Amino acid sequence: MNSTMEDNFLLCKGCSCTESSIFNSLSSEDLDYIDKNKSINSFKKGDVLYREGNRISGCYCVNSGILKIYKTGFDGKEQIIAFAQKGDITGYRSVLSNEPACTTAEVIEDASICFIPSSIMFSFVKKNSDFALSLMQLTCKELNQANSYIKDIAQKTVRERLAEVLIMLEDTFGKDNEGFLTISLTRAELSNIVGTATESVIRLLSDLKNDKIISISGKRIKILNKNELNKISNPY
Amino acid sequence: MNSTMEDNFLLCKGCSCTESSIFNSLSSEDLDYIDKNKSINSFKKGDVLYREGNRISGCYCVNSGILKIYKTGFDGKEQIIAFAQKGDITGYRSVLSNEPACTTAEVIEDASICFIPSSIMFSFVKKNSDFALSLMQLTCKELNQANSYIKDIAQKTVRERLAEVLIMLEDTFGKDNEGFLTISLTRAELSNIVGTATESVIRLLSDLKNDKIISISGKRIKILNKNELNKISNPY
DNA sequence: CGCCTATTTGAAGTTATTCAAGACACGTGG
DNA sequence: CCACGTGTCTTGAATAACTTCAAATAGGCG
Repeated sequence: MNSTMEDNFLLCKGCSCTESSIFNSLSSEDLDYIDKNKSINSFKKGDVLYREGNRISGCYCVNSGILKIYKTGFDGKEQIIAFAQKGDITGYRSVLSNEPACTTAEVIEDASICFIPSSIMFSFVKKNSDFALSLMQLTCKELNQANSYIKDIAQKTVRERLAEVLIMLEDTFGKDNEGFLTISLTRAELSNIVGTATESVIRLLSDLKNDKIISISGKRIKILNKNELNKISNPY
Repeated sequence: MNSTMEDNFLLCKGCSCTESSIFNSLSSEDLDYIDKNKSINSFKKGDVLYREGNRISGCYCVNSGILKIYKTGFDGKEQIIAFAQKGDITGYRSVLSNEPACTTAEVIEDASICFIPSSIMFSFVKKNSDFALSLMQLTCKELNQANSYIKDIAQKTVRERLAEVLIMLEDTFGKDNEGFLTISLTRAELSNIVGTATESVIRLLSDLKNDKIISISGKRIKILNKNELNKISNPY
C-alpha cells in the first residue's frame, strides 16, 4: 500500500481510511459537502488540539500522526484514556453534548488533522440516521472499553496492566521491521496509561526483560513472547 | 409528590419520570406505540436481568427499584460500573451495537422494569433524530463518567475513592429521614464499587467513623460531615 | 562539549491485600 | 423461645505491592 498525494486527499476527504470509520455511512455528496467545509491542519509533537475544560466548535479527524487523549488529575498527573491515529475521530463527544471538552488531546507524533465544524456533525446526525447510528455505536464501543479498563485497573496488578498495555500498543500501532513497537512513548507516558508511578513501570519493564519476555533498546520496546505476556495479563 | 397508580402508569408509559429521560424527545403517539409494545415485569433482589456475554433482545427501563451493573473479573470478583434507578435505561448499548451484553444487570432492590424490544429502539433512532441525539448524549455522558472514574481509580487512594463513592451514593440515592443513605449495600458491594478488598473498606469506614465524618449503624451509613468527605475525596 | 531531560537504581516507607479467626445478625426449625 | 446454621461484618497480624525520595547514569541536541 503506497501512499500517494491522491490517496491522502481521498483519505482526508472522508477520513474513510478504515472500514470502521463513521463516515462510511455518508453518501458521496455528503462527503463532498464535508470536504468543502472542513479544514486540514498540520500539527507538531507537543501541540494541543483542545484542552480539558475548553469549549470546542467541531471535531477532529486524524489523517496521519498520533494523538494522546488524557484527563488531568490533581497535582497535574495525566491519565491517558485513549490514543487517536489515522482514521480516528475525537472531540465529537463534546460537540454532541455541547459541553466543554472533558479531555485534552495532544499530538505525540506529527499529525495532519481535519477539523469538522459542529454544525456539520449535527446536520448529518439529523438527516442521516445511519450516520447517527454509526456514531452511537462508536460511542458504545468506547464506553465498553472504558468500562473494561475500570475493571482492569481496579482488579489487576500493575504488572498485569503493563502487560496488557504493551499488547494493546502492538495491536493498535504495530511494530517496525525489527519488531519494535512503532509508537514511541516516554516511560512517564507509559506509566500514565497503566496508572502507576514512572519508576514502577521502569522496574517492571526491567523484570520483563530479564524474563526474556520483552527486549529494550533505549526507549524502544520489542515484545519477544506475546503469549507469555498474554498469560501475565490474564492470569485466570 | 404523592405517587398514585395513575402516576405509576404514566411514569412507565414513557419512563419519562426524569427531565433527562431520553424518552422526552418522543411524541405522545410514539410513547403510545412504546406502551403497546413494551412489557412490564417485577423483579426481586438477586434477580439477573441479563448476564455479561449474553445476547439481549431489547433494553430495560427502570420504573422502580435499583439495579447494579457490573463486570466480572477473573476469580469472579465483580466490579460495579453503575447503578440504575427510576427513569434510568440499561442494555441499550448492546442493542444498538448488536453485540452481547458487556455487563451484568442485577436487582439489588425489588424492581418494576419495562422491557422495550430492540426493533422499537431502532425504529425510533431511524425516524427521530432528536431521540437519536438524546441517546448519543446519554452515552457520551456515561463515557465521560467512565473516563473520570478511570482517572480516579488510577490516581486516588482507596480512602479518597471511598469518600467519593459515599458522596455519590448520597447524591444519587438520597438519605432517609434519619440521614442514613437510602441505598443498602453490603460491604462487599461497596468494595466492588471502590475497587478494593472488603476488609479495606471496613477498616476505612471505621477510620471515617472515628474521625466523626460518618456514623455507622449496622450496615447503614450516615454522612455527618460531607464537607470533610469532599476534602478527602479531592485533596488538591 | 555541556546542558537538559529522561531513565535507571537503591533504600525506606506507605498503602493495601491476604489469610485466619472471631463476632454479630438474621432466619429457620425444633 | 431457644439452638443452630449461614452469611455478613469486623479485627489482627503478616506479607506483598507499590510509591516516594534521592541520587546516579545515560541520551539527545544545540
